[in-house]
Amino acid sequence: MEWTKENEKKLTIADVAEALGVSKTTVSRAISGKGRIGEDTRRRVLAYIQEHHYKPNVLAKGLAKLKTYNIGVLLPEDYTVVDPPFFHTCLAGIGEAALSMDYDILLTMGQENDDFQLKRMVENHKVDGVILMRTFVKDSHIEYLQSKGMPFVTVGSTHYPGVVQVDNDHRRACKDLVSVLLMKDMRRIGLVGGIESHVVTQNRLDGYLDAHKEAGVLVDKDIIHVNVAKGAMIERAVEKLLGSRVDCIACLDDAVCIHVLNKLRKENVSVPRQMKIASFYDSSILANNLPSITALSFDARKLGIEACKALLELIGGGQVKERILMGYEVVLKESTGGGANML
Amino acid sequence: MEWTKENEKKLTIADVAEALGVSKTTVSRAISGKGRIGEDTRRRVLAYIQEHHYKPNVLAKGLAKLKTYNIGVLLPEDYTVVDPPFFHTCLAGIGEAALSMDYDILLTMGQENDDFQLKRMVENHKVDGVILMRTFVKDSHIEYLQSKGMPFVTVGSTHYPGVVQVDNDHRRACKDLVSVLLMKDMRRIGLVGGIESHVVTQNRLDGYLDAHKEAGVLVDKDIIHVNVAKGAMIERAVEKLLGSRVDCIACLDDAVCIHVLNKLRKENVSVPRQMKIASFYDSSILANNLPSITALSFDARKLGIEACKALLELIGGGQVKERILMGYEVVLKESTGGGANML
DNA sequence: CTGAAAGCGCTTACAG
DNA sequence: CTGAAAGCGCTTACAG
Repeated sequence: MEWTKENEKKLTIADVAEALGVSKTTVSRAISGKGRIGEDTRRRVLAYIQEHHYKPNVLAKGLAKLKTYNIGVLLPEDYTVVDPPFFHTCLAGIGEAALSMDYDILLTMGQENDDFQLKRMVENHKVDGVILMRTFVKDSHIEYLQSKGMPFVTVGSTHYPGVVQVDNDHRRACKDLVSVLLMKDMRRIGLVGGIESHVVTQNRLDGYLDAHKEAGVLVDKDIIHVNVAKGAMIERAVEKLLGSRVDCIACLDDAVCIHVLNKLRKENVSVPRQMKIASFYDSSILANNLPSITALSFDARKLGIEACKALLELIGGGQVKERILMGYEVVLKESTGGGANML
Repeated sequence: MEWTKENEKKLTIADVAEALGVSKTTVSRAISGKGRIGEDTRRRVLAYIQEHHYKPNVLAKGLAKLKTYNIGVLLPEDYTVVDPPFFHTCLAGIGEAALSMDYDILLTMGQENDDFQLKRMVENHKVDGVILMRTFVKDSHIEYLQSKGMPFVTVGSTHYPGVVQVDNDHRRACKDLVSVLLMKDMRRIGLVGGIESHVVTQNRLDGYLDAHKEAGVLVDKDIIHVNVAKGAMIERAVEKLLGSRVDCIACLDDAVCIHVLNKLRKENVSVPRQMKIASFYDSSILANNLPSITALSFDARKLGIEACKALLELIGGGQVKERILMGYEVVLKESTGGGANML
């Protein structure tokens, strides 16, 4: 066992070269597969490396190639309103895609308009590119990265020109969902949750409006309650909605939805008999709810994979589509009065 | 504006040295603050650096010092059973502590007994130390890191000797909570959730047993349902518990608790009238539940901060306490029949 | 096909 | 107090 430990002592390319009686150049070429090299020398080197568990120092490689082999991911720090499983799953997707190119994820948390961490990561030369996990209507992160010329892609849409963005089509998804609700003769569909400065909130609102327009149903602005994040605010919004006789409450995400359901329970309002409920984002949390909740379903992992792939392409100097839009599903359940078989 | 961009072009220490007519050595010293250097030269260098936005290349520094200034964090990939906000908040704490030492977080996901990602990160020399976000009874990650001599700390307890670990005192916390329940004359307290291979589950079970022992109440093993993760399994467990006439159901975490509450609603079992409920972990999700849920409360961010501090100390060659145990709160609410004022 | 050498951007004995 | 030089572990023109 001791000799094993001995071998573990960080081998360098020089050690390998010396042991094999070749130059470092040759070893380097054997590993990278670049540059002309004799087939059998290559094999010998590779065999030695395998056997002795040599692993190149990525830092050194990075310094030589002026790369870090890290991609920075900026995660929202305030997870209260959002769905943490979404970010988690999306991250897993990013990690999976990064792995395939031998990249790692450098994680950083930041708030809206707080560039500190992002700047630090970029200016310290710790990443080759960045993924922004959330987009804002006015987005200082995007502005900063563009000014730096640092490759980046956003998970979520943005109106900033020239930004590579990967997103689910929230607007169409919400439109589809709301259209179904309207077809089911719900005329007054209240809206609760979301944060105005998030692009995704805007898109959802647009989808909601689209559906109404198409159905020729007028929208009552008074039953739209955006920027209600905390539990107490949500409860108040629900109270108001109860007062304004809506048929249905659509929640901007599941966290909000849980609060809404609780409030209705407190008020002894039965779902779906007295009030229909829908959520614009479907997390695992509501999966087993009683009644089951009509919602939109997205593939967060795939989103992460696509975002990372696009970024790696960008880093490699390749071309990518500016906007990648992913699919969604409208999942009808008990909370809107129809079974899953309604679709 | 153009000249700004000009200046943005990566300055190196050589550029700075030349511009100031000093040596790179001097510049380096001025920055690091190490080595003798004239007070005014130092100032001059620092001023120039400020003005021209020079930022050292951390990679190069790392190569020279054989450090990466990254700490690896291994996050569980399967977030279904656990509380994602916990990990998120804990990560935020780690990030905060890392920042203070100019370290970054390299994030990696992995499953139980899957060392692939961990190994890759370590063997590629991408991190100076590692934080394991979850511990297993038999933990291949710990074994691997120990064999490598790589500094690491675990968030969560372990019985492996010599492992620096930061944890909430789950055993005592659960004991305290269960003791209170027993005092409130609940004699049969069912248990649902958790995964046996997780150390934390063992600790919680131990706490449960401790409380019973102290109170002189015999434990009925048949009302302990561990390893029930999916919704359907939880529902079945609840059915069994209803059949075996328990007074209270204690859930190993909030995700489980949500499912349990749903199931009880389906069965028209009223909480707390017909059944008391408690959770061993208090997330924001249940905060506004009706009825409010008796639970344990931990400070995940602080846990992350302590873990990271310990790791940085370790990396720096310092000494740290092998086991750091953090506090907790028992929060009594409606679900166990008493108000918050019961404590 | 292979190697000597310069270079990536830092740090740090060693000498002055 | 300051600097020239070697070194961290790689890559890559440039020669052969």
